[in-house]
Amino acid sequence: MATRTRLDHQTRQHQIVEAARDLIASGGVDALTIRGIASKVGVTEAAIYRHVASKEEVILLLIQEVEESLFQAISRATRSDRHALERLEHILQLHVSYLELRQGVSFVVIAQAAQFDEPRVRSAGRRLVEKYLSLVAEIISQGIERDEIDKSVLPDAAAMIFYGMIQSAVTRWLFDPSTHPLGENAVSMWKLFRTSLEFSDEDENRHTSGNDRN
Amino acid sequence: MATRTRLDHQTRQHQIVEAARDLIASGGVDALTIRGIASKVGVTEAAIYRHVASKEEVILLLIQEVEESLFQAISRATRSDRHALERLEHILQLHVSYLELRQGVSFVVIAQAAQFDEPRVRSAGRRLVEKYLSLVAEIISQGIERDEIDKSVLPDAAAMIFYGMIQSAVTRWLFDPSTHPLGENAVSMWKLFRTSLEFSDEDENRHTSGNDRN
DNA sequence: GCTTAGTATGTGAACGATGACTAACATATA
DNA sequence: TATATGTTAGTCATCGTTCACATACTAAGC
Repeated sequence: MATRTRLDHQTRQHQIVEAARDLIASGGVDALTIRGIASKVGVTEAAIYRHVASKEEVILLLIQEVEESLFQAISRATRSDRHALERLEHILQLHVSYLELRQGVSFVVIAQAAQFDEPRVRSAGRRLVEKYLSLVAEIISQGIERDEIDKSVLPDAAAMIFYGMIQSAVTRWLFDPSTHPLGENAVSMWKLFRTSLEFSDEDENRHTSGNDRN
Repeated sequence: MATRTRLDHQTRQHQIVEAARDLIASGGVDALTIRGIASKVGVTEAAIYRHVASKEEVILLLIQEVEESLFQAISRATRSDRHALERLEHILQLHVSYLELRQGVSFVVIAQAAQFDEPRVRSAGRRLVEKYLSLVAEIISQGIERDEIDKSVLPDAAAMIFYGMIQSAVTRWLFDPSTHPLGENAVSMWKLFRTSLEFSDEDENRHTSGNDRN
């Protein structure tokens, strides 16, 4: 045979996860099969098992990859010391772009992990969600400390609404992408939701004279 | 053989859908098999096909049943002519109770339908979501007309946030029901979100006089 | 009322397809 | 030479689905 390409363990694992992502993106979780992965990687099924112990490990690696790439994608929005509301809006934009680029795979993966039997898959999915919520809640907490967000806001509840906005936008978008563009729906929801984070009365000089609450 | 029970076509279909619901509730969508349904109904697999053409039809019937029972469950909250915000809060409570009772099956079914190939399953799921959003948006529109909700609120965006709150609450709850009780998380989100629906300059004499709840 | 025929419901035993996974063997690379 | 990577050719389980056959129920004719 011509060039029997032999590749690195690490490279192959990366290819496997990428193939898994593509399969889910185009055909849903049911399309995620070892056979499909092998076909996409351009190798035999048995070869897949040289680099991965089981299908469960593929899913775990995929969740891990989703986690890394998602937080990488939104990291630009978190490390700035801008206004908390601007940071949240920026996160939303970056998250939306990420989802569009990856065709909503992260949503599908999380929804699937939530109903899995394997405890490791479940806890990996749970950790991903909790980490995301913590990130958003932390920004909100900082915003409250800096008097950029109303004190009456519960950071955890606000973070869940934030995450829920993305979920509902993705759900509609998965059903009918042309009618329900992800970005536009997300933006219109954000414009509404941010009013419940802002101060109800004063708007201008927020640091100095914030004596009156609500 | 003892009593070879012969049952009505309609009765059997109902049993099949109920069995499908139980299977998904306890084991996720992967647990939904004709074999499992036959076992739960107490009949052979071949007998299932006397009352259902295919597995796809089971899923379609299940979506239909979810739609009917969900709207039945929240119907009490919609037909009253109370304050729009009270109606929304009531819908949320009833929806949460419904999800707890049915162990989140509707969420799982919708998430699954969104990534199905079969166009009939996809459109059935899409119709369910759109119908729900329309219902909520309609209540918000009425609230705006009656000066119960701020005019600047976009009904469609608000409805999506409303639905997203439920989605994020269910996601967390599916991962860890004891740590993230569905009702409590939903209520704390609602308390926050309703502030963005209320009037910003609140000094109007509303007929419900503020926050009597429950 | 009784028989009889037709139909609706149910069973047992398969079918082919496909799933995850493995063993025996081959060969490239260090 | 040793090890890591790959292939061929399977195993075994389970999936959705179907077929030939059995039996309960229903309605019509006598």
